[in-house]
Amino acid sequence: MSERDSLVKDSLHELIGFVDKSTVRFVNHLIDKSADIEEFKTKVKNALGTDDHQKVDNFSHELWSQLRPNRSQTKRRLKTKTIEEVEERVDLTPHETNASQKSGSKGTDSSRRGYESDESMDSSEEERVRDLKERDEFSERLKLKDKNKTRNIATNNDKKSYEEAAKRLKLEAEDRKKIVPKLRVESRRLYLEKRKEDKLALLEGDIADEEYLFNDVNLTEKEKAGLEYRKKVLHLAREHDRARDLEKVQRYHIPSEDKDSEYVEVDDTERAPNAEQKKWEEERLGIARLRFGAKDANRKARKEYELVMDAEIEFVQSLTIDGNHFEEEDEEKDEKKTKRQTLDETRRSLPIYPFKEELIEAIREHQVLIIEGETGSGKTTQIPQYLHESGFCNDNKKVGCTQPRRVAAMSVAARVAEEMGVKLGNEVGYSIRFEDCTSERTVLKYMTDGMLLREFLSEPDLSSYSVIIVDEAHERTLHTDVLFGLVKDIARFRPDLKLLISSATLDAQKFSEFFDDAPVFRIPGRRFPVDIYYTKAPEADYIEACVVTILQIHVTQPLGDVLVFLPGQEEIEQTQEILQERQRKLGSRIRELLIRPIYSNLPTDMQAQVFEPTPPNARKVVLATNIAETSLTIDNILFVIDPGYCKQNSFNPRTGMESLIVVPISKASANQRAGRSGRVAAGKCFRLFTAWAYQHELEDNTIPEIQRVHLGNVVLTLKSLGINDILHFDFLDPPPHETLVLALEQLYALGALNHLGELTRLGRRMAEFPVDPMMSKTLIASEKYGCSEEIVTISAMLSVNASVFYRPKDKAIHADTARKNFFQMGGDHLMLVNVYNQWAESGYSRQWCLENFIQYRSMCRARDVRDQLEGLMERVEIELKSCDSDNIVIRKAITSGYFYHTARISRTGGQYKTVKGQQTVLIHPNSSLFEEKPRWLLYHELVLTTKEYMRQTIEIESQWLLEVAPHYYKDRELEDSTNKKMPKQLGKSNNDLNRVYPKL
DNA sequence: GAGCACTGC
Repeated sequence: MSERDSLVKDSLHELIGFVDKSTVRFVNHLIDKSADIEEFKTKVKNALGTDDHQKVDNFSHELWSQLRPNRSQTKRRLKTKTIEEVEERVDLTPHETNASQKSGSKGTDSSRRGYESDESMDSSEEERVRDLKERDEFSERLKLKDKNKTRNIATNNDKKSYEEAAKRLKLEAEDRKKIVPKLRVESRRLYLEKRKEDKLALLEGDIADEEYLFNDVNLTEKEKAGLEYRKKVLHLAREHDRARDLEKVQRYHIPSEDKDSEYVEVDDTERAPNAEQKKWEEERLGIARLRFGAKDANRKARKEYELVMDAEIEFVQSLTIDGNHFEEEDEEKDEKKTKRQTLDETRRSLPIYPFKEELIEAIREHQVLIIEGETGSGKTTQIPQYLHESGFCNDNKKVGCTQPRRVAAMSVAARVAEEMGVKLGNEVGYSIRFEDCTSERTVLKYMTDGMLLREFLSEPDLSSYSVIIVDEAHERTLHTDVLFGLVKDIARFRPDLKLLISSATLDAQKFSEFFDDAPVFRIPGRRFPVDIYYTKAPEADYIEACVVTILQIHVTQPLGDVLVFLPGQEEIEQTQEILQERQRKLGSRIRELLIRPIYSNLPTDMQAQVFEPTPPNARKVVLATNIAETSLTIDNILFVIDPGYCKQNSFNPRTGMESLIVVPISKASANQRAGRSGRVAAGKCFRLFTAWAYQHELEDNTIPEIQRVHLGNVVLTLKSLGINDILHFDFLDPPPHETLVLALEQLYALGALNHLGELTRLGRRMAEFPVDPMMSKTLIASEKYGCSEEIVTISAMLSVNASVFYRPKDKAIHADTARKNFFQMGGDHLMLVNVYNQWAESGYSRQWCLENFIQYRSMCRARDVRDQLEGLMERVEIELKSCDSDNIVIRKAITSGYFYHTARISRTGGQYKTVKGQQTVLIHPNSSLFEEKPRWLLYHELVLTTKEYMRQTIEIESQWLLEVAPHYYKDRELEDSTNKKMPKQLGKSNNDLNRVYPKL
């Protein structure tokens, strides 16, 4: 309950002695609707029928004085803000209207013209003005709600969140208790290691000297024994280091005799802790020795395994090919160094520390600063702290720092809270979807980029922030790209706002140009070197090549885990099979090889296996998708195999079709992958393509997401931020014109924009939902059809994507049967409701999921999304109501959002044609309607895989389209020979005809 | 009768 509600409640209790939810709502309503206090008083008197005038007077005054001033303040503030915005954007205004008219008239649909001419100009104008007024009133109500809400984790307004916070903070405190001694131990350990390393180096020097000096001198037995002993000690110490580096929990073990010889060939110094700097310099000076060692090992192994290795790939090292040129050009590239991961060192030891003063000075001097720093420089954790120390958080202003991923936001915030010695959620907090861990005391706020984007909706000028840091900007997520344009815009009319854009190499110059030539501040990082090997000739079959390379590494290289990047689940399973087969054939001739797949759709417990430590004397091979590129880090990887492909989603605005296809990766991505091999020690990366291909065939950077996806939601968000001229919005890399126009057209057809391209009340409400515009329209339409409960479930289930059903290859038949058991009359959306409801009935049971081949994790996520959507439904003033599974109304509600996505069976049968666009499409074989082949279909999405498929379909009646989107469909379009001609009024007048389906 | 990379709100 909000603060406002409790105030009303208390006052009411005093006045009439009882209180309930609807009375509170009613009084709230009266306050909002009354023009002045007298009106309010009269209304209260009339409504409550109480005679005690004094009491009513007190009651009214108290509420009015407490609630209304706020409101008028909000209003005033809002107004000035709007004026400011208008002034700021005044130069844009002329083409705003032009642009939207242009985009409007660009659509050649005759239906659209029909829609406009349906109403006379006057009434449509009146309608528009009224709608805009309602829209603004709605926004205002939202603002008020937000203001009163201020659900704070550190206060006990909201009991539930308070308890949660208390629990979390307690855990946090316990963690710290645990961590401090751990830190002490760690620092002692580091010291000892350093000391040991020094001693070992001394010993090594001694031995070398001795051998050199007394080479041809006859030593006594004792002297010889002494030398041998020292050699042995050195060897064992090195051995121990290596064993520990490769395997965290592994204890020292005595290498067997035959393995001994193998180790001699490896450059042991590279394994020693704290030797990376030395190693780095060494490599710079000339790595011949190292390369020779590796080659030698190769040759030796070849001899030994001649019979078992039926194929072998020849690799060439990049440095041999590209020489100095390559090295110089890419001096600061990731592949050459890797970050030192342990931040357990004190803050002072971070590479950023020496730059502190300089950095603060630069920030004071310039409004926008690009920070180019490699991962491991400490920028994410340190810069906000420096800003805090330098007084950027005075006057209740915050420093905001965005991250592309939730985990990053959480863990970095926790880390910084610890460093500053405060409780997480107080001075340092984080804000991610489903979890707001901040309070009014929060000054350093870490959040996901999408979260800051949502914050723009309630605070368009970000007035509570003094600094915004956009971290990991080089990743170019959809949200960061949109943020760029927005923060650039507000920076113009808020000179006091500082902007820091932080990026890893390469892109810095581009960012600088975008932000009006903002200066670039460079911070060095620390990384281990990584050797890059390319194939001599292109590989035709990358899966086969992967398998061969894995085995080649396994038999020729020292112990150390291998990470293989594959495009998808299918390739991973295939590789795993082949590898297991080969392994069986080789039997005991090779060491143990543990194969561990990982991809996001893999159940959590199986994912966890990837992180289990490798047993001694074995090697772990991780077969991963792109998930291992940025999202998760696997320790102790020394070798990376990179076939150079990934699966990429791209959206074709002309066909409205998404495709997920295997494409070559970019150079940036290849370097990122290579960097994963050198996180704990110097690593090696084997690229299954040629150096020539790397130089000439790979793009420098991956195409940014914003140019590859459907932008419906982005455009709606921008519109509701008052940016009308979408087509000229300042994008760092503008998305294709067609994508924007398509998004605008769809929003217009959905009723989110009026014919002038202005946001309507409906559009404003739609923008509140973090879903596709078509889905948010469906959510709002569900009110009319009285099935909001079900639609919220459908929306949540669809948002977790296709990852609801788990289908392991070996139990495919069982999984399919389980899935078929959920089928529902009407189509896939109804099946999803069925799945969710059954799960809910099982008490959200994990066991139930296991039995039914459902992914527990996805269901939990759906539940989270569902809870959030429920909250938002209340926010946009829609009551939650169930239709008791009347599947007609559910499908009608979906149709009113997805009337764009319809298809009709074609004469040949089996195939479908989209109603608009006449594209040939097929029902996805996983759909419950695959065998049924109804005449009219609505699909959730169109995907191009091997064929053009409609995924998630429901059966609809063609006349529903006229009912829900009369402006979009003409009668004629909905008739054809397969569909017997219907009387025009049928859809509306004879609803009972639709009820031929049994209820669920 | 196919086969869904990865985030995020």
